[in-house]
Formats: sequence, C-alpha cells, structure tokens
Amino acid sequence: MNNLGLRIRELREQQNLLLRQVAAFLEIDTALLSKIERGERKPSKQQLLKMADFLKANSEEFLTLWLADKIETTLAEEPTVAYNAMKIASKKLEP
Amino acid sequence: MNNLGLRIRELREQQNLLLRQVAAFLEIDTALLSKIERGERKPSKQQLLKMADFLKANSEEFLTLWLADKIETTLAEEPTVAYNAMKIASKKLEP
DNA sequence: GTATATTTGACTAATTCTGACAAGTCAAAT
DNA sequence: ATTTGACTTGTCAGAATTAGTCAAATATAC
Repeated sequence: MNNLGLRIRELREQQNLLLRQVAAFLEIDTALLSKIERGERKPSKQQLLKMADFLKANSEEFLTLWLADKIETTLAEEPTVAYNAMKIASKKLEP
Repeated sequence: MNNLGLRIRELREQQNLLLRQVAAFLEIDTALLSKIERGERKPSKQQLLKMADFLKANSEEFLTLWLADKIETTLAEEPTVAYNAMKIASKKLEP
C-alpha cells in the first residue's frame, strides 16, 4: 500500500537529503513530500520521474512500485473477491 | 476491461429485457445503462447490487468482475511494468 | 533550551467522475 | 419515404475525489 513512499524515503535518507531539498527540486511543498513518503498522497507521474532522477533511482522501479500501490488500494476496496478478480485481470498479462 | 458490462448485457438479453426496463428499475437514464454495459461508465456499488438482484445474478460474481475491470484499467495505465506490479501486489493476498 | 526537520490538520484549488439531457444512428415496420 | 423503437453518443453542470498550501504542532538533534 505504500511501497513507493517507503522506497523514496529510504533513498533520500541514504543520501542524507532533507525533505526540503528534494521538495525544492520538485517545486512542491515540504509537507506534500512528507505525505507522499508516508503514502498519504500519490505523486504525479511527472513528480515520480523527477524524483527518480534526483535520487539516482531507476525510474522503472519507481513506476512499478507506484502501480503496485494503486493495485493494492483497489484490491483493498473489495477484499473478499480480491483474489478472484486478480486471477481474471492477470489473464490478460504475459511475463 | 469490460468483463462486467458484457456479463450484464448477456444476462439482460437472455431474459429479453430492454435497456429501458432495467434502467427504470435502477432509476437511472437508459443512456447511462448503455454506457455501463459498454464499459464507458462504472456502476456504483448500489447499482451493481440492484442489477444483480434484478437480473437474478450472483452479486459476488458481479463484484468480482467489477473489481477485475478496475484492476485492468489500472494496469493499462502502465503496461510495461504491469506484470511486476501485479507480482508485488499479489504478495499480500492469500487464496 | 533552541534550532531545525518533519508531521498534522484545516482549508482551497484542481481534477476526475457522475448522470441527465438532447440529439444522433440504425433497422424494421408501415 | 416516414415513422417507430432500441440503443448510442456528445456535451455539460454539479458532485465527489484528490492534490497542494499554509500555519501550527511535534519531534529530533545540538
């Protein structure tokens, strides 16, 4: 449910960056970045890509976590049928 | 992407019901039901349950298809990472 | 204790979604 | 050729959801 935010925070702390520094680069409020890291807000795709760049992360990794969060949120709406719905949805995917 | 709508239309036609008849029961516009059947709009949960009732369908089946559609729509946003995102998301589910 | 970093809550702004309505197509009946 | 009935399509306003800011409250480090 917050795969992406946790990863962002991890990378930011590893590089001893402050919220304010990253937020400034993204041109958003520090509070918003804090919320993104804690999963209270979802970054836009643009923000996500800029962040990946700034944190020297793989943008595909970020996109994957971003999508995983979205799916998990969707599944959480109907936990009782989540498993079967996933089976149907995955039919259209190939590895 | 439109598992639910197709199923609704199938059931409705099997029972020789007109859009207008089902729509009247749901108290919505015929145009809206048409869109729901073609996947252009998603029914609310209330509408979904009323429809299952009216069409003598299993409401859990409807809910499953409804959720599957949502997941497919989400996956379609980022097809390239869809498979890996699914893997991450399914980690939190048990059969 | 003070300074700095982060979080929280309340609020506004932006975006997306919903449903109604009017107008449209198409086929069949007349 | 016109009408009728079933369905579809486009547009638009209001509702609802989500994004973002600001100021104040906490937490953390010095």
